[in-house]
Amino acid sequence: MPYNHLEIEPKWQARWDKKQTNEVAETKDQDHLYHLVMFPYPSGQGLHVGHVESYAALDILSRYQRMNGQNVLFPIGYDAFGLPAENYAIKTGTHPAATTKTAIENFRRQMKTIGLSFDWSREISTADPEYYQWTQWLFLKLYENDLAYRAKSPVNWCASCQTVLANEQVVDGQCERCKNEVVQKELEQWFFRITKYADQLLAGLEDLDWPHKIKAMQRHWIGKSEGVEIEFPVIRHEMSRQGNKFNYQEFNIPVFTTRPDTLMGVTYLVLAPEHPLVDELTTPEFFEDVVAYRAAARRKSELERTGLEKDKTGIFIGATAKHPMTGAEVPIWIADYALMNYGTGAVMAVPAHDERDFTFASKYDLPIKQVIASTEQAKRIKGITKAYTEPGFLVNSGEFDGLTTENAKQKIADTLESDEKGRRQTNYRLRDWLVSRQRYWGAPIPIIWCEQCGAQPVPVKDLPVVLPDDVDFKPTGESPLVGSKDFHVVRCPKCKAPARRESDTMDTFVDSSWYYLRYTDPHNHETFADPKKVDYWCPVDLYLGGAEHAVMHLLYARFFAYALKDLGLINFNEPFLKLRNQGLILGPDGDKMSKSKGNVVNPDEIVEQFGADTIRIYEMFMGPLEDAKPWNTEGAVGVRRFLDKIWNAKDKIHGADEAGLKKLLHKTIKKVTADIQDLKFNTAVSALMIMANAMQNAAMVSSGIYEKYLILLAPFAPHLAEELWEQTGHKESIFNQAWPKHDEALAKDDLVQVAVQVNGKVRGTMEISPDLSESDARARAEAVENVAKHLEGKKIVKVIYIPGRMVNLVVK
RNA sequence: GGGCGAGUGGCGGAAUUGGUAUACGCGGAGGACUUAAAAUCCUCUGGAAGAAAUUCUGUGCGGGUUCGAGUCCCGCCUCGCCCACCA
Repeated sequence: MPYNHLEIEPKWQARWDKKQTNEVAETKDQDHLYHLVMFPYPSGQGLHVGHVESYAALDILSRYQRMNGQNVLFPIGYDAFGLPAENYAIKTGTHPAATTKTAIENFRRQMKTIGLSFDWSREISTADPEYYQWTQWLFLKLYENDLAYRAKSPVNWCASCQTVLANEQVVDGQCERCKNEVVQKELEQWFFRITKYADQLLAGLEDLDWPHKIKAMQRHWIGKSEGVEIEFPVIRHEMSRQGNKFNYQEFNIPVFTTRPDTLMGVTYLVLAPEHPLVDELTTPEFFEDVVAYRAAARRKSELERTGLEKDKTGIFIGATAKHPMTGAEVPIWIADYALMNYGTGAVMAVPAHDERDFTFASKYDLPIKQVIASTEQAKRIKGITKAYTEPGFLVNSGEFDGLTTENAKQKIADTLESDEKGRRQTNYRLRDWLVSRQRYWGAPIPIIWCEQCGAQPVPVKDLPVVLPDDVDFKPTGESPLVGSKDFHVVRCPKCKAPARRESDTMDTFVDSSWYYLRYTDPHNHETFADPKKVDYWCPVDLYLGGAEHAVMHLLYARFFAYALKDLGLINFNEPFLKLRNQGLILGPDGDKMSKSKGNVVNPDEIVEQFGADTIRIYEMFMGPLEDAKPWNTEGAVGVRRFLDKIWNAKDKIHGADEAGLKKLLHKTIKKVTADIQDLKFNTAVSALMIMANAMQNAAMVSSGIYEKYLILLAPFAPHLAEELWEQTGHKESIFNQAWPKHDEALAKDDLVQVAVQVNGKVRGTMEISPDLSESDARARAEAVENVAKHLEGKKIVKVIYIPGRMVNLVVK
């Protein structure tokens, strides 16, 4: 008989809710753990089966740890600010606060039907003024300490939507909403000085128990490169843009290179089109062409600049620099393969040893000079057909000839430094974090603009700066907050003159950079979280979420922790000691689930049809937590059969102990315990199924064994376990039970089937004690009928015996 | 182009980290129960040969190390994800 999940699951959910079973406090004399799942964006689509996977996994671990006496903080909340709600408002006029509220209620309902043991008293929403008050407060802390600043920068601009876009809203060079091409625009924006921590963020990765892949991505994103900044003097410099005014003032163009060893191979320089020296350097005969080229570069879409077509274009600007060592004339070009926001915005081109320079030089017929050869003796290769970028030995480099690339890097850097023509320099790809958005549905940046005093922080007592309601969501190129009347009735905090509020809001990644801190003390009105509570729980012991946050959220949150530690607000640098990524759950067709493909599985339907315990266990049983796995509803049917077996086995409870079952129980305890700790939930479920099959096949099951089994099952199937626990006569929740310990002697088999091999090929098996001596094992092995056949006329020259596993007889 | 990861039955996957390959589940075949079906239960289920015992073969492909390789080493192929003009 199947059990009725529609009856028992709501029953237990209501009881857990009523008793607030999972609320935790900072108890002394108890070990504690902080388990964190990446909080969801409460979309109108509701909970995804992918959410269920990571929440169920950490729920199982949390329930297990509580049964082991741990005090476990396992909170949930909502990353509630963001674009989809705002876009929906633009389309329908429904206020984002309303859609978000509905979505959160739906998420909460869904998560409760899954039986997740979150501490619901700590639920937070980043869109709640109670929360974003402290986002704003933290912004001001960064601002006070020069970690938040305002500067002009090129940003993504969608002309159709009239707004800047975050990088993540630019998909294949197009605006994700209207599909118009995105262009670069120079705008003044707010930044966080994450680059200050580039080195520390890089070094800190070393000790983290994170997936290698994520660490590699962060290293690459930070992109540390050590090299030399070299000055190239400009020797031909004739007139300014204004026309006839001659100006012979000498100056240098600094370039950054990681390959100073190739310095003697420089045949031209490239400046980024936006480089400020271009105006000064361009000669009159090239002036018009340069203006045209720069305008074209500026108009270039993101797609053209970074797309797969890496066609290199550029133009000579009429000027020439002097090689810092040889004094040779080096023509100066502009080309948009040089990027203004990396290094100095200028490149020394060495076409013989850099692929980009080679492509460019080939196209524009610029000289290619080889200065690195693969061996010391190698002569100059005639007619180079591609750049040689491997290490080697220097040639055509005067006094540096014969040096290895490694030695030459040092030697040439030394020479440049002693001649004051250059200096060693470290550069990073990492840019400061642009945090301002001309958007409505985010935390307002707590700054007041005064004509006299400039940017003034909003006094702490005036926080939160609440989002106004009287706005028009239609994009105009400015934040919708600009249109609010109430919002701007404000005086300068310093001089009290009428002033204007900053109308930009913060990137939602700011909200999520510190939410784990708020969970430790979510209702605090005095500060973002009581330092004692933060100290008790933090850092997070295990963080589970999708790999798509590898370089955005996870890097930002680390930056926040480093910065807050420096400001004395917290006592640790690294927020997440151990990180794991759950794999994607694909549609039944093996493709990524999407509405347009129609392959989305709704957890509500599975819960309705098979029950919460089934969806929890099925998602764990599908495969390894970190792998991508296709959904198959038939598989959920199998899990439900397994649960029904356990339900039906309660009718077999009798006093007598069954020796075989007892042994299996201890094996199961051992296996399930080890697997939960390793997050190998798929094999833990498999072990539970094996035991369930054995109970089904047994004539009777003792209550002792059945009840121990229920305890093992409880983290996976909390509703069914509670129900059966109650039905077997218990008043207290099964979750008050201690996790069982296995008896090593009992978990071990008295007799095991071992393979007998002859020359490595299995020729038979035998049942022996795993403790049998080698000589006895050998004797038994030789006696196995089929083995004896293979030994006939042969001599045993060697015996390999792995107790409990196999015997291998090596014969000649 | 670069980085990371993965290739095991019809399918999802397991394999104590070098020791009986395919656990567990799905699907399939046959049987029991039933007037019948569903549900449930039992048996079988990598391929080839054989009545059977058994033998050969088999973890993407080709080599190697080893008594023994899905696992380690070398060389390929295919797929997936992420990043991508960073000097």
